[in-house]
Amino acid sequence: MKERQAAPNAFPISTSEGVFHAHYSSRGLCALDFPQPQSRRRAAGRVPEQFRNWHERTTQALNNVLRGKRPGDLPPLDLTAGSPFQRRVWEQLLGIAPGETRSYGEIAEALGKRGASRAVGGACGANPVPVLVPCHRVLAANKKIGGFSGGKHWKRRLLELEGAGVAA
DNA sequence: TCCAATATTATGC
DNA sequence: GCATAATATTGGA
Repeated sequence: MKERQAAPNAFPISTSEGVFHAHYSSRGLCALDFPQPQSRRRAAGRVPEQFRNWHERTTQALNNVLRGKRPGDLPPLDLTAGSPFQRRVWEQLLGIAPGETRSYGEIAEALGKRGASRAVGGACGANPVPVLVPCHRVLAANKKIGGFSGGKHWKRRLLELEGAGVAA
């Protein structure tokens, strides 16, 4: 994937951190975008009946996470776009509690791929649903930020909200 | 099929 | 601390 294009079905979610945008497919939530300063998306007037229930759950879960709490009820996630390896990684991420962090190497080892720390980083970067799939709770071995698709300041901000220890 | 790029990590200087 | 090699996965030539 090279660039993220604005999909026609991007629905806004207002939070204390800004306005996120959720994308839905017929199977569920397929992508979530961070607030964009010059967002030029044309927000649909209202959420179609088909996605309304999911959108409500997404909104609630997102706000919960931003308050440092468990997401609670999650909408179905459409992660069919990812490779098997990536989906395994994301599944591991879902098991990380708020305020806790793990290293890329630990994720790799949990999957039985000892030296795949780098590949895990790649999988995290390919994660279409940040925050809900807590890719931000994965740090480097020395507890440093590492990188983040939506900008590492977001990663730091999210960890700060959860009270996780991060190295300067 | 091969090559280069990664949100890493361990080792050596 | 900084430079370098090793490692797994992915996407493109």
